[in-house]
Amino acid sequence: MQTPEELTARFRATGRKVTAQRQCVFRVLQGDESHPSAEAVHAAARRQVETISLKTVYQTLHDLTELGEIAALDIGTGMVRFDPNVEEPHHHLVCRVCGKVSDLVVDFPELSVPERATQGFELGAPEVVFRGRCPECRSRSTDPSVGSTPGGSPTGGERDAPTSP
Amino acid sequence: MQTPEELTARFRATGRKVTAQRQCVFRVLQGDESHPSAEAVHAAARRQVETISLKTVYQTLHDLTELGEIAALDIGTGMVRFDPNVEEPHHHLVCRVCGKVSDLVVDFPELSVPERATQGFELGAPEVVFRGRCPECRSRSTDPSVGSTPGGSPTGGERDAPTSP
DNA sequence: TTGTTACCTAACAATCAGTGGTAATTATGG
DNA sequence: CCATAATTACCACTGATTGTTAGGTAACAA
Repeated sequence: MQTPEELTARFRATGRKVTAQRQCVFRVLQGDESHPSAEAVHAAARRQVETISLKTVYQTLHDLTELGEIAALDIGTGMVRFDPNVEEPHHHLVCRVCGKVSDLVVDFPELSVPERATQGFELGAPEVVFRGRCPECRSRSTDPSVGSTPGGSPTGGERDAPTSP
Repeated sequence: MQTPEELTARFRATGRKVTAQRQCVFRVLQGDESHPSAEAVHAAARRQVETISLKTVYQTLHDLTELGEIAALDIGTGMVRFDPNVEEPHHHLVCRVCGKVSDLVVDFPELSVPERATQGFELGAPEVVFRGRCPECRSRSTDPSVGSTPGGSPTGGERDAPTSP
């Protein structure tokens, strides 16, 4: 997405009013690589504008998505995640344990579908998701002080994964 | 997944009882390539066993997923879709308009992440999703002014929930 | 500066997919 | 046979997201 200043201009240019709350959301998203959910954006925004409502955050995220300034990702973490990086084509790594999403900036040029395999679909760009375990969750489950059950279940005990509820 | 008969044996072997309702779900899923939601499975099952409850369908789908006989897909259509095809590795085409999911049996052998790009993630198999418009929705939208704008503006605006009624 | 109008907040209801509980009944399989 | 799992109807609940209302504020064009 563009800078808060550019977004301000773009909002005005598209007939939207620019408010302190919206600019606050702009700033929260700027450079955020955590792929925050709406709730997470709300929490961060509240640190700047304490009274901003969840509704306004949803509204602004919706506007930004409509303008193509951010992308709304629905990749099985149970809620929509927002990605301010729409300039650079990329894919995603998703942690099965904690739901963390990381950008994967590798390009896969070989990802094209032979015409006869498309089944008549009109196709957009491919979205590649690698699911796995992030470094934090890897070390957490390998931590000897955590494994209280010797030879415990291979599922790593209680896996209350943030998969679709 | 295996045949209803094999699933019957497998359920017994794993301490599960085999009921008419469960076998009904087995039959519904057998050869189903529509990636049905739980509700859709329920609707189809009802045609065979009118009193089968949604709860039982969820329970059976959960069991089958646990056994690895079917796969639970969460690919942004608003609900979990179930895929009985777990034998053949494949990817998916998703219609942005109606939510239809089709198997894409193309293999992408070169789809691996360079070690330095994994960011410490422990990665599983890649999941590739191509979003677009299925043949039905392409012909249905008889918008004459729809000029092809390939690679055009990234106004990813069509981010509407394809949720059924 | 002023007036129109979009925007914001609070509070609450609703939706939708899915889970959980209960109690009563059914039926599987050792 | 019979213990026990499974099923059913019913209803409440979560969690993400949207909608509604009403009153107040603030943006921005004239």
